[in-house]
Amino acid sequence: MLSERRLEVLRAIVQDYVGTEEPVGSKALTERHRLGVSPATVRNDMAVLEEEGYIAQPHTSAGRIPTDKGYRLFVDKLAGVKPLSVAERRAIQNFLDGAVDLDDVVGRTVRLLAQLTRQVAVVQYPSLTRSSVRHVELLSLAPARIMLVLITDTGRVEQRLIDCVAPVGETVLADLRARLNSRVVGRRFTDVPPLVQDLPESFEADDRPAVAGVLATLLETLVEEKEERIMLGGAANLTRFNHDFPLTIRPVLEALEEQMVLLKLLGEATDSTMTVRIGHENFHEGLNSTSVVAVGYGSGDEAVAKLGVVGPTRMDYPGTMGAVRAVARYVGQILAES
Amino acid sequence: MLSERRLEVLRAIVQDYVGTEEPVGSKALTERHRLGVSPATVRNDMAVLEEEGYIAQPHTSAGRIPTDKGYRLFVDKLAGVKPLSVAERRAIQNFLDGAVDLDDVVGRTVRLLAQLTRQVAVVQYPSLTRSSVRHVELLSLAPARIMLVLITDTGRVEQRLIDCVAPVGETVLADLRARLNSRVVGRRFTDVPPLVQDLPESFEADDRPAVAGVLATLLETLVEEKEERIMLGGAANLTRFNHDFPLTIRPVLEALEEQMVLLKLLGEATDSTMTVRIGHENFHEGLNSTSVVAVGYGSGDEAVAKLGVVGPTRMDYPGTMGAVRAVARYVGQILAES
DNA sequence: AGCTGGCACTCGAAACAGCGGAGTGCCAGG
DNA sequence: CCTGGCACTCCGCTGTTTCGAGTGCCAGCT
Repeated sequence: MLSERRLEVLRAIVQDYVGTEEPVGSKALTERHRLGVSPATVRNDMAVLEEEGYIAQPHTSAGRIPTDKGYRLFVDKLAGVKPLSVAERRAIQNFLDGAVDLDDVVGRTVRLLAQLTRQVAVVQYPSLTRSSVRHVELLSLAPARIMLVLITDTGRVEQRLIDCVAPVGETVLADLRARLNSRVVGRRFTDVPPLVQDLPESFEADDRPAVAGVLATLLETLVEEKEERIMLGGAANLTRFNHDFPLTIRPVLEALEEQMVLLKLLGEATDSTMTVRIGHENFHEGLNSTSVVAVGYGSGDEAVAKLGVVGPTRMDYPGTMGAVRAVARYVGQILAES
Repeated sequence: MLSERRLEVLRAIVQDYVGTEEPVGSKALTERHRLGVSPATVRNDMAVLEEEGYIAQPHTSAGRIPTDKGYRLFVDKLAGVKPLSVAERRAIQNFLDGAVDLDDVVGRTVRLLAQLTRQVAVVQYPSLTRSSVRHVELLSLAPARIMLVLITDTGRVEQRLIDCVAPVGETVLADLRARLNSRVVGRRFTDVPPLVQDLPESFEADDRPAVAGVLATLLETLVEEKEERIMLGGAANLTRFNHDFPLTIRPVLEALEEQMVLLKLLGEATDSTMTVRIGHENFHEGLNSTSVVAVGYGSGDEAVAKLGVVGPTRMDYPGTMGAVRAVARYVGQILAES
């Protein structure tokens, strides 16, 4: 276990490095922080911290920079979550309150988060799989063509076209619509399949193929993984670090274009605890010098989706975590209201 | 007017510069192109071209690079549109054919275009204002809450929530739905307003406020400008030019994040002619060293939206134009089918 | 035992000089 | 009007030097 003062030194190093973006030496440290000891002492502490793998020097006779392990310790033990100012909170609320539909909510959120943290923001659309059905509508567009519209409790709307082999009567459709809704409204998506399984049986033989088609499409829509859409914003913020990033920015941009990578990035946890993944803790090469701060958000207790930011490992963790958490909370509120 | 050979020299300069990304000198030109004259002659031609403002040298005793004006001449007079190979066309069709809904079509298109041109691709969602109504649906979510669903002929679906002051009966809703559809289905958005103006009058006085509310929301949805959404892809391609782009990439990324800028970028023309805007021809600073190649696409004769790419002024214009045009055509076909 | 001042050492960054070569403009001759 | 020749320019590369921040270590002090 490291002594109190050595932890203090590590904290100071992280803070200074995040601020100046330059390796920090023993002398500068004592000048900018009231450590109460001399540079020589700090040097000894630094030697220990380096031996333990918390900091490193880019080359001999340069200052130290934190390693991933160092940031990890900093985040876990040394840093709190910096709460936002009242003004900032108010600004968030005002900004999000103007949203008109789900797309707009997500769009505003991503811009807000990017602006607040000055980093790349990532917001996942409320996932279908964890939400429930508000309404199912069936429209007859043409005699043998039906449109299925699914409305979720998070305000999301999905629609699918269904082509039937034979025309379907208006009355049959109305019947199906009524029965379907009485069974599935308010239900979790995952609970729906068994509830509708026997529906075709209660229809005339002639209509069963059409009914089965509608059900198949509905179930397909419910499980559809591809619908885990994601919105991205603030990519321009990547260039803020370009003085040492010209090589790194490329793979990051590439990674960010892959939906799959983004989804994994936000993590799998379904609760609302914040996850911070630092540097090499990210599975994906090219994101090895970036950190991800993500948290779940949702209209109720349970998270229905995640949002977060991607930035250099050298980021202001307390501030970023504070912003991410605050935004997640407000988005949750907005969703609950709508 | 420039002589035939001088134009030929300009063409050679553009081609070489696009290929090598380095200023091109007289000697290299004569070696790589069969101009039939000596370097000295080419030098004279170059001097003239420079005087006329078509090319410039970054500094004395360096080769020449084309100016915006030079590219303009090249595009207008010297370059054709390079058609894609059969294999490429087939690949496009295969890739786009798998799309399941409008989001997917646009998503695939943007990825395709980015990959094909190795540049940043921009695709505008089919605009509401130029399309027509396929169907209007009214759902009663709660006694005093109605959802309006608008389906367009381009497959786009818009939904809006309407809160009424008093409950609205099912029969009234059905009545309104039927009348509304009989009047507006198949109509251009711009033609709709006068057609529904007198609808409230045919309802009981009690129901008129609700009917008016629905109509107001519908008309609002029809003209809503903000719905001119845009999808972006291939931002990572920006870094391909970073050897001289570290400063330029920043403002470009910033510009690309602004919906408004993107919309203007694609231009206002409603027909299907291709527009190429080169360097300073772009109104927006920060895009001064980029070119935009855009073209309209649509399900019928008329363009309902635009798509294009953004790249450095030093781009392969014939190839890019070919790809953009081909993709636009196929997307139009896909939309017409669905 | 732990802290401190002193000192020699290391090594990257910046400044500087010299060189080579690609490219130019110009001119005189075909 | 084209061409070969020639003197000139200036960028980019490389090697050298200098400068300074920072380090590790040690001896002495509390």
